[in-house]
Amino acid sequence: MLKFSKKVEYGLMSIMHIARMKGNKVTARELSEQYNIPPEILGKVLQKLKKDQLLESIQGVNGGYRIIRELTDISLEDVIISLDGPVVITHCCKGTGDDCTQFKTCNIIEPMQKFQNKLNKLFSDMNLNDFFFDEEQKVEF
Amino acid sequence: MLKFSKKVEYGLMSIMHIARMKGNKVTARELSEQYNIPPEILGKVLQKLKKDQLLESIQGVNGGYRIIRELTDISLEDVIISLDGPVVITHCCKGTGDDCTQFKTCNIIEPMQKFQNKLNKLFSDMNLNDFFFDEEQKVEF
DNA sequence: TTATATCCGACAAAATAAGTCCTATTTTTT
DNA sequence: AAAAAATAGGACTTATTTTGTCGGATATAA
Repeated sequence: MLKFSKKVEYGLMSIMHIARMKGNKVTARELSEQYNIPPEILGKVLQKLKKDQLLESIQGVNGGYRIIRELTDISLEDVIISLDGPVVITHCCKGTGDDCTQFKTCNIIEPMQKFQNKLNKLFSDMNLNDFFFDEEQKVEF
Repeated sequence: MLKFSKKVEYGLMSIMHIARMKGNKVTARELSEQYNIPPEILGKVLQKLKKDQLLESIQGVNGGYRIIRELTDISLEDVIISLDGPVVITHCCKGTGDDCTQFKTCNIIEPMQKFQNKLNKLFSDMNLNDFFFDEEQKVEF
């Protein structure tokens, strides 16, 4: 419960690594070996990040991935949505309630939605530069 | 990913309901029927909440559950820990790294732990009165 | 003594996440 | 032109986690 998926972890590790390369290309294979990540999965992770323009890819021999956007311009939410889709913390609140046996009588729909908004804000306010490098932990958020 | 467990949802629904009864007893069966929750599961949820003293139970005929603590005195974290155990958002950061194939070379251990602290603070700062009833959504947290 | 309730462990089923397999496409080098 | 090295991506299997079920034990009021 409330755990990041492996895909998001792999994505963040890759972006961290690629960002440190300052615009130089990195291949999926290098990342896969460096971090012991199954290459097929990593491939798909990188492809999704590319599709959502968090990374740039170059195909063919001497190809690879590199980063073109500023880390301050990418939010944690961007990464999560790209790899896992939108964060939905509840079973009740997906929309119509067709998928929840409690929907009709549920008494926490509103509180859950409000809390979800709080979480979403936390993810969208957190840019990757702060996520990766900020030493100072802000006390309030 | 990042979804509340059914147990936590059931627990919150129950506490919400019981809190509205202002100290009167509520049976597991009533809750189970009202909210269409499998009675065996709900039983265990309520028992855990009792064990962690978020609810009080009265056994035997005419027994049931009631609430004795102020909602402002119970945090969302209390409920989650009681029903699911501590929130651990990563696969990497459980401690020794024995359970993570990336641990040795992982480059996001620190950021993940910091973010986990942020999340923990969000959960522990959120008391159930605010969670259930506060209409005004604070803009920053 | 019976009925109604909490209490609780072991197991089964379902849902989700993670990983594998296989192939296609693109581009540089030889 | 062919081969090699890289990204791209669908279909499927396995593993893990979550959810639910079954069976019974204990406690208390009527």
